[in-house]
Amino acid sequence: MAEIQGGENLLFLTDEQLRQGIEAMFFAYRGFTADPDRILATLAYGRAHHRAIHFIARSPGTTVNNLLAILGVTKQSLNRVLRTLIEDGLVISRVGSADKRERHLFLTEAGAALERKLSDAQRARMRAAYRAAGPQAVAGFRQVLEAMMDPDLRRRYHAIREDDR
Amino acid sequence: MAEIQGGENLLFLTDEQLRQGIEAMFFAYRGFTADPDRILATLAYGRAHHRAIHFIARSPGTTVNNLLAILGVTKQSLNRVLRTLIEDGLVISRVGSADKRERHLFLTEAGAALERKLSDAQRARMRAAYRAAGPQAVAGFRQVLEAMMDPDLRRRYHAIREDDR
DNA sequence: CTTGGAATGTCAACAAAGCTGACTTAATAT
DNA sequence: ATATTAAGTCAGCTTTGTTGACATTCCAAG
Repeated sequence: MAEIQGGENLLFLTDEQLRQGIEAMFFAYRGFTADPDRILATLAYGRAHHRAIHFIARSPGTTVNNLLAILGVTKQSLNRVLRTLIEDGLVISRVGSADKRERHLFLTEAGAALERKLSDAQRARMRAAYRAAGPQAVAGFRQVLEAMMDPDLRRRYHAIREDDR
Repeated sequence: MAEIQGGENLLFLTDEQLRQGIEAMFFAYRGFTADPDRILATLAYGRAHHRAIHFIARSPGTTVNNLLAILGVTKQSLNRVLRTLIEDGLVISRVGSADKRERHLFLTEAGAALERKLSDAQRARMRAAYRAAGPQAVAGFRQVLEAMMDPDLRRRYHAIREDDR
């Protein structure tokens, strides 16, 4: 047993195994973004728009500041994206009732429709991958991904669902 | 048994589970690139340089065309990156002996040193994540990532190691 | 042996999406 | 009152991707 712990069972930590994991992440992320990217390209939007739409859909009424922290970009960068989405009628920005400095972000019907379209495409690939790999593999997949996150982002990752209150 | 297959065991395919997987990919990828990005920023290089260096290190003597297919960018985009790496003495481009149209790419000592530095940082995070999650989780992680790739890239992903001949 | 096509490289122009820095406005908190 | 915070804006810059056009070199097929 001590043999297994210290011996061959740590083969998954060899440099070669780690390199393969790195490359797998690289190639898989390409697949991960490929389907939404194709849809976005037809609409003159990019990945940045997708991310904003995704997290607004996920946490309706979220503030700009919260979104900034989740996305990890500057407010100037996010603002450019939000401005086009608001102009195009996909997102609404409402002044906060408690704190009127804050803007709360929501998807319009059109925004929600696009979100569904993008999400459907991305989930279809995830579903196929999950189905092909099976429940146990999926559990492992999630565990490793979580362990790869920066602690701060891991907290935010968990907080997204708890925030729905 | 039929119950399990069609019932609760497919909970890993609910939209909510899939969404969580999507978000996990997003946050984990940020962690995945964070450490090399910090190093690259101090050197006036970017992720594009890292990718080129990585795959040249992985398959020394690879051709520009092969690299293009792996990286999935235009030759103009790759060329700009390669040009700076060659100018800076990190990469050598050698005219092919069999086919003199082809250029074979190699890292210089300095290039290999930078590759090691970037790779060490990235592998340290992977190693920590792998260790935290355990061998079984890692196997699942790899399975799901593979299933997410486009078939073409999946072939290239496998071919990288077989190409070392 | 010529010619067509492939591989490579280069020039120019452009776009998406990030960045910094400086500044305003409004509202809250101290 | 004053300081701080949330949001937005303007300007300018960088990286990394894109098209399109074109030159060079070289292999291979007719």
